[in-house]
Amino acid sequence: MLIRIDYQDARPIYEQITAGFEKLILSGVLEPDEQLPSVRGLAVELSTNPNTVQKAYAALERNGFIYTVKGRGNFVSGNVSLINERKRSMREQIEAILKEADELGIDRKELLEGLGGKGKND
Amino acid sequence: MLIRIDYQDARPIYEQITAGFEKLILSGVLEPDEQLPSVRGLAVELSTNPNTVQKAYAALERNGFIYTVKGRGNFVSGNVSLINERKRSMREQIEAILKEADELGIDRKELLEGLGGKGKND
DNA sequence: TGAACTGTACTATTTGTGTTAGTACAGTTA
DNA sequence: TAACTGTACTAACACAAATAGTACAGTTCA
Repeated sequence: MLIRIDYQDARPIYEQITAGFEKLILSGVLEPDEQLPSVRGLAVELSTNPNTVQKAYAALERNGFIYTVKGRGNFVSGNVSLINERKRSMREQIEAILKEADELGIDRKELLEGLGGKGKND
Repeated sequence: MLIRIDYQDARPIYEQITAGFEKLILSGVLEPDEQLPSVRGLAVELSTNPNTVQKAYAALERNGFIYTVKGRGNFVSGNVSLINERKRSMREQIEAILKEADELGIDRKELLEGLGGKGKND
């Protein structure tokens, strides 16, 4: 069970599937050219519909996480820039929060206190 | 025009209204006991429906941002703890992003580089 | 008192998204 | 050929967001 659906999660199923595979691919659990479960197979496994899985896979391909070979299956792409794009996206998210903090008169330093590292300084 | 609706924004209208007033209240633009636009008045102003505004106001009251007096209107509450709750919520959001970074093997320090303050250190 | 405001509470309808279901077609593998 | 793979449709259902309309209750003020 590589992927697990959480029905408490507000996100739609197809989005949980894409997010799940994105994490598995970016963290290296799934290696380049490794095959993903088939659309129909994963649908059975997750007790969901092939169309829902298909929608998730289409998004993964659109964003460069996987490539598709018709008749063979879906495979992890060896796209190295993905991790950098994710890093940039995370910085954007944090920057948006800090911008809101600015507008509310909350000090950035105070907000980030103790979030820096794990046992180094701070 | 205190509030502006962005139809590019994926968030529903009622949520944009609550978010807008929350920011105005937390930043002090709207002061305690100051009156908000009437449900019907704001609906006309935003070219939306009174029910939609009502839904937004109900949420604001539920979360302690405003109080309602039937027949008179809605007013900003003088709840001082709201800003601290917001601060806590922001830290949670950032912490969630950093936790994901950990799982992807991205260094927290590197991610937070240069986001600290405005012209002090970092 | 009565008119004109305020909020509140419904019901009905429309629209869009997510999901399910079913069918059909095309390419690959053994 | 049989059994896999992905892809492309259409139809139907559920749900949330939003709109529309009506009705009722409390406040303000002339």
